[in-house]
Amino acid sequence: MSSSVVGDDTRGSRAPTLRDVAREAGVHVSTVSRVLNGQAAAGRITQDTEERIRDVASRLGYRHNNIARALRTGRTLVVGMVVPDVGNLYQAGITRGAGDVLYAGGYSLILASTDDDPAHAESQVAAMLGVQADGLMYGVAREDDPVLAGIVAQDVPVVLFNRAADLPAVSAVLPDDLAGTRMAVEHLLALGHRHIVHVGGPEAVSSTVNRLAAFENLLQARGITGIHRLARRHTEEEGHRVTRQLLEEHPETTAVLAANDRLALGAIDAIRDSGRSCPDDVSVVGFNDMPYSDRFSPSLTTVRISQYELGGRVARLLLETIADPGRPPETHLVTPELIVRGSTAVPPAETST
Amino acid sequence: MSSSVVGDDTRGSRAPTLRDVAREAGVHVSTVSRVLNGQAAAGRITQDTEERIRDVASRLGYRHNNIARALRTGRTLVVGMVVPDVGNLYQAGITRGAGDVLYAGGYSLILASTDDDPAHAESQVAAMLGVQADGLMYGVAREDDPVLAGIVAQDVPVVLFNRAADLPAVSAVLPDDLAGTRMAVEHLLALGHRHIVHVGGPEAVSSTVNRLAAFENLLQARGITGIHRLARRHTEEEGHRVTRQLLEEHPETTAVLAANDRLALGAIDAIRDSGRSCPDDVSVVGFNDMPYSDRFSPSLTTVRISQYELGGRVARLLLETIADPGRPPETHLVTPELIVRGSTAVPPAETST
DNA sequence: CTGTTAGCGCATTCAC
DNA sequence: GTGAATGCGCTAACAG
Repeated sequence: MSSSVVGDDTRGSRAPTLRDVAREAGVHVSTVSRVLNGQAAAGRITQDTEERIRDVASRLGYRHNNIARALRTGRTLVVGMVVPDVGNLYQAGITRGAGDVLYAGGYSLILASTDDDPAHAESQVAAMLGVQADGLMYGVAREDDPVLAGIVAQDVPVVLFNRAADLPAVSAVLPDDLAGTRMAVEHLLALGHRHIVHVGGPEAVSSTVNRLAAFENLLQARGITGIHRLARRHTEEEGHRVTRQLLEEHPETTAVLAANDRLALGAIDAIRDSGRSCPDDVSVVGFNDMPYSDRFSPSLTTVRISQYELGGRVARLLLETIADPGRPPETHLVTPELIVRGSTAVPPAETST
Repeated sequence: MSSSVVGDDTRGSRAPTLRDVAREAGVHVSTVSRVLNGQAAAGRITQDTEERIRDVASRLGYRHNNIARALRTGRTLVVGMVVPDVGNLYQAGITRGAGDVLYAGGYSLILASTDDDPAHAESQVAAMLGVQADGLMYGVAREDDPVLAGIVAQDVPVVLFNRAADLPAVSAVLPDDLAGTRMAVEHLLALGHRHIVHVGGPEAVSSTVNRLAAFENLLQARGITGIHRLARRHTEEEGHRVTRQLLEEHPETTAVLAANDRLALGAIDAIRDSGRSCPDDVSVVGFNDMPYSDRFSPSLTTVRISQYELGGRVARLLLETIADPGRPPETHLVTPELIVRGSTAVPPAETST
């Protein structure tokens, strides 16, 4: 026991450690450790010493040093989330849903944005693994994804979201692309559209592939040939560029099905730029129902994916995987819902049949 | 699990440590450490051994264990960012700017969202301090903020952004509220508006206080009394609620100055709901120029704060503070810019003078 | 130039 | 019920 009169309360000098608490309480470090880890409940510690220790600990303002603990236990209680773009509102909703579940479970969330660039992804993931994250939520998977393969090879728990990969061994929470695309296509067909084009997302991304395939199959079943083009990124600019090309090549187009809302926004711009109007001349359907979809002009008809729920499911699945790494991988499909708004309408009366 | 008969090359069994590399290369652990930390450059290591070590390291797939390193060095290379709402696009831009600077500096970013609730802030900050973050970017400051005071008391490097606090000892990067408000008010005055109301943000937040004071002073200088009401949160719903009240109490209103874009969006809704039109009957000016401000209907006239730049400056300032904790605090003001769009127009001809 | 030594703060196995 | 001893993986003095 040191000078317990004044010497104690030197705030801000150095964070108190277990040893400080032990010395002050007149017990051994390990006893303090046991108490502060709730092992006192197991009847292993005297009521009296427990109280004394807790008392000293709070008086000294003791806080666990999670670094030391992590080094000892091998767990950091930190998980990483890799997204294509933090500036994307759809992603933000997912982040929120995941964050809430994680914090409730005592975990912290590290976030990285890759700009949808595999090279970025590699360095970001390296950083996350560098801080010894206990697991990763990976939202930038490519069909053939070496970065992801590396994560899996290191036995780091990982759950994919939004996009699947060619790895059967990893869990995923994905939108039901087929169901969503069907809703959108049937909506357009029901309105009377027969000249529908598809603005797809980036190549080698599962949602792009799935939505495109669904689009083509659904139309083919009605004897219609689906026209499409892929964007390089999920941005308004790319939606604009691709739609403009499609409209030039296929001026008979009366509807655009976009692989996501940002592409849809770009499509609407392109339609305007071509001197046409949405939805009077050309209808547009998006995907995701990102926030503010209802406030654009025109408001966006889109396939809603519940972002908050999706994020929550990703986080829960990851937590389960961390708790039991041996559990078989699961793939969850999130059921979409069609939200009809102002960007779709019946096609104009045909001038040339 | 396979049997570890062969010993060495059981891939995926356990991450290789410095010791593994040292043994394999036939040198001592500390030598490996020196090489892998770039101290070889100081001419302290033989060309030959360096190559051999690097060789073995990469062959074994060695990665730094940052936990162990952090325990030793006392630095984690992780910084935390606390924002009111990850789902806010304005915040997302800031996060992006900060993230880029941080990653370039070898740091990782932990993100937490508090829902603008001080109780949340407390637990989120505790989590960040728990992972021994090297510093914090704090975007949820209140004027009198006990959570922030706690951070400062623990000598954790911190930089405020967006909102200031009553603590002189901490650096901050803030929008120039006075200049921004002046631009907005003068724009409205120039258009001929004389009945202007202000929808402020939450109480006890510096931007709310500053913008309100600027609003009142600027109008007073012209002999006009500024009417205002405060919202409880920076949301569309609150903007709607507050604006509706203001319009009921002051039907002569021809312009609304909102303390941020989301409030402005709500204001526009309220104007519509009251049977009036924006901008024909009532003009609206926002603050921030958040993404998509140009795509709403009407598009938003607003005071732009360069989000990416602000985020970058926050991160740089924090990095500098971490590097030199003794440096005197700085306050940076980010200069705003008025973006005139479709939500402002000349006021309608007065019916009753 | 490289090896030796000594912890960082903690959790945990083993004694008593 | 509690103390002693050990080591997680690494860096940084200090020797040589």
